[in-house]
Amino acid sequence: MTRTSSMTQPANTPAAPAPAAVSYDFQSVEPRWQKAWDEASIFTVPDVPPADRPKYYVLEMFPYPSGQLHMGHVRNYALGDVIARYKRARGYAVLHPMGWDAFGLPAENAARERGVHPQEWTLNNIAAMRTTLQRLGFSLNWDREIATCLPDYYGKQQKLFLDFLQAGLVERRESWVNWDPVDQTVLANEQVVDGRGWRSGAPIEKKQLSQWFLKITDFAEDLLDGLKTLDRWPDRVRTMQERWIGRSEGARVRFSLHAPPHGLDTNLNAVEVFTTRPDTLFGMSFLAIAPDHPLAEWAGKQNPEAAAFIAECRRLGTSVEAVETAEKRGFDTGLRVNHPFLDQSFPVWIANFVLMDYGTGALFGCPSGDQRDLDFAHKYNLPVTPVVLPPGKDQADFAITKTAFTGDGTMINSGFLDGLSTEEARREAIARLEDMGVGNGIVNWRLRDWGVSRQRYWGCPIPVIHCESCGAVPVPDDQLPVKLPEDVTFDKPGNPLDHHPTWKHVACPKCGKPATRETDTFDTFVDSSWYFARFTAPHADTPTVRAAADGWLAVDQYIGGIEHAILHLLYARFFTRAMKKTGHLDVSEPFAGLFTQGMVSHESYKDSAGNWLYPEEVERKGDGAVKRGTEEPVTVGRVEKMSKSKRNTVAPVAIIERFGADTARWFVLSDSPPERDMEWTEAGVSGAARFAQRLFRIVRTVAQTVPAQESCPAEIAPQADALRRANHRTIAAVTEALEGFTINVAVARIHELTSALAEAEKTADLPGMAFARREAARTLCLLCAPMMPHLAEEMYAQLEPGTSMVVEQPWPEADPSLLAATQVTIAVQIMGKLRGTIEAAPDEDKDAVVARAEAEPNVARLLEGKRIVKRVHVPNRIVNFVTAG
RNA sequence: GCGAACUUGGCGGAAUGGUAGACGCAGGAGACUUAAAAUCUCCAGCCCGCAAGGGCGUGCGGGUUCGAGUCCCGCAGUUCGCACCA
Repeated sequence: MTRTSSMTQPANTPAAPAPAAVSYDFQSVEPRWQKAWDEASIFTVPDVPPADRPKYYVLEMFPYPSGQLHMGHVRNYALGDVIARYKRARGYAVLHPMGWDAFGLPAENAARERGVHPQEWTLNNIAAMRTTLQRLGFSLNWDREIATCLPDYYGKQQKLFLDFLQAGLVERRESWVNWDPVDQTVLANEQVVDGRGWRSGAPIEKKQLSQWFLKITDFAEDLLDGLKTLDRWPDRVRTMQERWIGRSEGARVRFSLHAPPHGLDTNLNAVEVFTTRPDTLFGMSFLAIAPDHPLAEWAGKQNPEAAAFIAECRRLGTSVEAVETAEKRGFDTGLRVNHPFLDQSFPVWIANFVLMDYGTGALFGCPSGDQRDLDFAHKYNLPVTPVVLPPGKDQADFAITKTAFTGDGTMINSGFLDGLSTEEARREAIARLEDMGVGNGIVNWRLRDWGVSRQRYWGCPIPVIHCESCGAVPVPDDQLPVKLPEDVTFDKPGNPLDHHPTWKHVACPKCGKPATRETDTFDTFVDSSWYFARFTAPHADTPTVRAAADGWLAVDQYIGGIEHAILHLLYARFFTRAMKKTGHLDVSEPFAGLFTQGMVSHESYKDSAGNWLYPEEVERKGDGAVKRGTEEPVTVGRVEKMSKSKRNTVAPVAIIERFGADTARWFVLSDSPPERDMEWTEAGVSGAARFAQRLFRIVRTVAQTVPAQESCPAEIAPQADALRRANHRTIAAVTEALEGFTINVAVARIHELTSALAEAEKTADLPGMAFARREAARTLCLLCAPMMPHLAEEMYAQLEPGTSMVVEQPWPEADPSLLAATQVTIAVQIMGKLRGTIEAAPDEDKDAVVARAEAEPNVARLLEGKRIVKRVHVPNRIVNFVTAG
């Protein structure tokens, strides 16, 4: 109770100063303008973009309806809204839709923990979050709202899947899942904690299931090449995707088993290895295979110790991270393989760091040329043969001890490769392998096909029927959508679709015999891989309408968290290609521009018992903090990403009620550059609230006391001229800042013009001042509108009564004649150190400027007795004297 | 472990290779007020100095340049991702 009292009484707060008549009353103003925009259908656009204006599609990543909007959302959508409103003012037809990524695990968790049906839980959450978004006054086209958990959406997704299936982009194959043997259920990687199920605590196992895969690897090359065209994406995201796709050139090498044991399947008589370093084959000291490799499985059947080792590896689960972070370990199978070039055999080890999903699930170990192999060799006393001599080293005293040499050099100890460069050796080794018929040069991709099957209820049903005679049969179009049954229970572990008494039992569409529905549902990443396209015609009977999709796409500006840099963005890029191939749209890339915003963080607090406290339970006292009410001391922890578990969250609803939507928006946009993390602070919000009030007062003073002017008088005072110049410089600076996404700089420039306008109140009677002040006040209304739209409308209505709304005004244009500086300050340096400044006319002649710089008293004093060897002059900026001695 | 990025006053940050610290927050001094809040004015990187001025300074160590927060190399710390969280 202590924590809500201060949050819900605006009268107690600095944001609501006593005399209501003189302050900006956001409580009544904000809903009023929201209604006005809504009634005028300002943010509505047609499915096919209008021909009279250029189109602009702004999209923020749609939220998961967790229940409450959080500050991260506010920041994300405020950022998008700035762009949407700015582009609208620049004359674009702006598509700015909103929807819900509504399938997913949390709804099922809520069902199991609290007995709420996932649908009820989700729809309630959506309703609550929608209300909050609407109170924030975002310029969203709500007619286009979609929720992925409604059949209207996921039914179209089923159609897409069937089209992909028809086009050969879908495959069914075996793959591994995390299996909780106690709960008898499949676990997500995040539900596996230290190798144990999060609920049962039982050690998990890997289990193989037959699953659906989308063949994203068919587009590996195109997805890689396409990155080059994405010049409005952050470089780091492109780099990350490039690495993720992971094109590498190397060789496939067949190692035949030395003395294959009796009874071994002939398929297993040789092990295929992928390597990017065929040049180092002579440095081989072992062959390592993945624990899931067929030969390892065979070894497990022969030898209980091998089986035990494999079982242990499987307890690491399916996450690559867990596998790679685990201590590197191996098991010698006793099998040996022949070296292709040497008359020698090498041991075959099962190693826990070899991934079945990459390459061929086997590698040859060259300890001298790979650090991981070297560590492994040291651990198991395997030989280390140096094969690459680093440039400038002498073979006689070169040895590999603790560090492998991974660079290029000259080949040694390598038979026919000796003396060649690394690059030559690579080519020669491949040529020799090809001649011998035991290998060949290939391009390998790190990217794997996308497994989309999930053994869960709250997702889009996969529209396939399994028939004993006909196999996997697609659900016919006229039976779509395959709807989720609502009458399910969560009292048993596992997938409720599987337990449902009737749902899965259907007749085979082909032969009519009894068959069963696929009970797996899609990965929720599928839902979010095409929603941007659905937004262009959200109510259509087909997944897309070509004129709408082709007209609006690509998304001109996509905005969301950096955490989606790889998976979501790559899947959406893949879907775009697959949808193009199946005729659903005709663009190559979904997102022409991408911006990744940072997180919202906050101090964290703990009481003396070590319990986390919410910010509103804590009161700052000097350097420390105490618990509100009890005065009990509180430990102030580090600033961290807002999270429920640390309780360092601030609820947007509480902030809107206390300070208003504009203040919340202004604050999340003010200080930090949008791509970086920002810290939410009490002081910061109240500062933003103070600014909103101040701006309102200053503009209202102009509206009430300065008579409207037709045009600028011919003769104006220097102060008025200065204000006009500040005004136009601000227009130019804010425009540039918004174009470049440096919204915090735009905010700073608006602060400056506000101060300049306030300052001008003192010289109100000077000639031209009335015009200049009205001009600046109007500019401020227009420039702050993308960030604080309600305040902007309210100020504008006072300043220009009877005219249309700010939201209908064009963006202001800076007058170039008022942008040029009348005088410049030039820094004067000696040997790069600042020693004074001089004033100069813009573009003043070099000789005159340098002469005056040299004569500047402090500069002259320091130059005395020194010989000037060079005079550097950068026009309008700097003079630098380089002295000798 | 692998991949990617980030690091500037007390704090958030600004800065086409050209006067580091714009703008804001917190702080100090003052004005207004019976008082407080609100508002307004001024100060403010650190060190030395009455001042003029000087020294140091953009995570750490090197390099390129007349000149480096900015470019290059190495290191440290922090953050994000790692394919079934969204």
